[in-house]
Amino acid sequence: MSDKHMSRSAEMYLKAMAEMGPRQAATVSRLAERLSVTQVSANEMVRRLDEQGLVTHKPYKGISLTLKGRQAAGNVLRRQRLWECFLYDHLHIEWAHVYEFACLLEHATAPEVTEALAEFLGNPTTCPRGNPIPATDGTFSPVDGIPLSSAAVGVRARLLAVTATDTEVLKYLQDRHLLPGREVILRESAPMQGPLTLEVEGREFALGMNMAEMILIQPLASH
Amino acid sequence: MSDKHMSRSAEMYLKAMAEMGPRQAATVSRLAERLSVTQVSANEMVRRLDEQGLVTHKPYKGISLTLKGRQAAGNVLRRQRLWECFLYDHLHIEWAHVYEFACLLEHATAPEVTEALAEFLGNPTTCPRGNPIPATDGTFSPVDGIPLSSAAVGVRARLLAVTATDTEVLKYLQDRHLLPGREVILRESAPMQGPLTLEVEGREFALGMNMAEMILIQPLASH
DNA sequence: GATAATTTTATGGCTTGCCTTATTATCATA
DNA sequence: TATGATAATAAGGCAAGCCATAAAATTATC
Repeated sequence: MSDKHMSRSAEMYLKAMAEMGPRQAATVSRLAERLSVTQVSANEMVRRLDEQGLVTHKPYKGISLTLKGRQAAGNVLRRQRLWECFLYDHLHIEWAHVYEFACLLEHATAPEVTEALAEFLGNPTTCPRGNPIPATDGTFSPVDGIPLSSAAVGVRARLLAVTATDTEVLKYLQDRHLLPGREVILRESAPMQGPLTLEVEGREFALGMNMAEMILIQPLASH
Repeated sequence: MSDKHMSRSAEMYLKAMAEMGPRQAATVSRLAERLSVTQVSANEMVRRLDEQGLVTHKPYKGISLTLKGRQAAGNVLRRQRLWECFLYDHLHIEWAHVYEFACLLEHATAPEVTEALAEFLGNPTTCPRGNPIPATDGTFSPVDGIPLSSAAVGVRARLLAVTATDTEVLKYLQDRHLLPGREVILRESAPMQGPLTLEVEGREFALGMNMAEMILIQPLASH
């Protein structure tokens, strides 16, 4: 109705908000950190998005997507994740790099291309990181899992999705086979937000809490 | 050696120069027209590209790509045309729209993705418009054909390539089945740069000289 | 309730890439 | 060689997005 194009930057801000999900409230500082810009820059952009009716910023309270903003963000996520599927399944790009390359492509994708791509891929419902691919109208339901960081010691679980987006982080997870579909056992949780000790495919290793928050699991019934 | 990234704009300028080919000398005004910017803007960008050692601008003489510029342009063309192949062959995007959509994607394509895409496509050598796909190092040999505009009346020829890039023009050609591989007969050429009369697949129609210059053919031996 | 920490704004500045208007330089041609 | 067309440049401006620095507003904490 109003804006034909949205700038790359604006799309990135919207996407970041959608990716953070309703779990953690969006704030200017959080956005700034995630997008690697200063708080001032983030604030400026949030103001612009607010003026465009894409987000609502209540100073000192938080930022939330409007319906219009949610749809726009869903569309970006759709493009992003469809490209992730293509890059991973058909071009055999390394798992850890898929997000970053898809991120470049997402802003350069015409609607016709998005839909033709979805068709080509067989209308997948999740990306290689396990996250849902929004429908054409931008809607999607969040992954039905809990963060690994909030799981109980001893639990055996299926890894559902990785919400991390940083290539270095993804590489770290990839190296430890912490990929969607794998089975994970939480062996130990150190006190004071300390690292978790995990077992994946017979190997044990430690994982920091921050990363554990970016991993969604579904606990499995103990044998 | 010098520049990691090249801006979208800079890539467009380089590509435009490469696409115009050695046939028509590149000038600021021609670039400006092709890119739909003012001559002043084109001049500014040419100056910047010159400073970066990508082109050589001899005022009042013309602009030419340096070795570095030719490689960069070849790389852009490679990405562009590989995407054209993908969009046409796999996503079944309408021929006339392929260029425009590929043009968006080309600037957002990491080298790893380019090469994986080439592999996926089976390392094609021409794009759907019939133009050569440069090698990894950016080199390519121009199409071995003559412009339809310079063909003799009565000639029967194979359409080799379309160098037009404007979607409207491409749509016009598509509607008349003036596509690579088709057989064309030049029935008549009106005087004073007037329109050509062509026959394609049994249908006759007129084609302006400007468009005829953007079509490369290979004359066939008369029966 | 005072103080510290966090958030938000206000200023001013930078770069890219575009614009308009106006002037100067060169070329081509009568 | 003068002249009109074409090409190049100069000058000043604009918008998007980023930056740093600094002041104000709010929240949280003691």
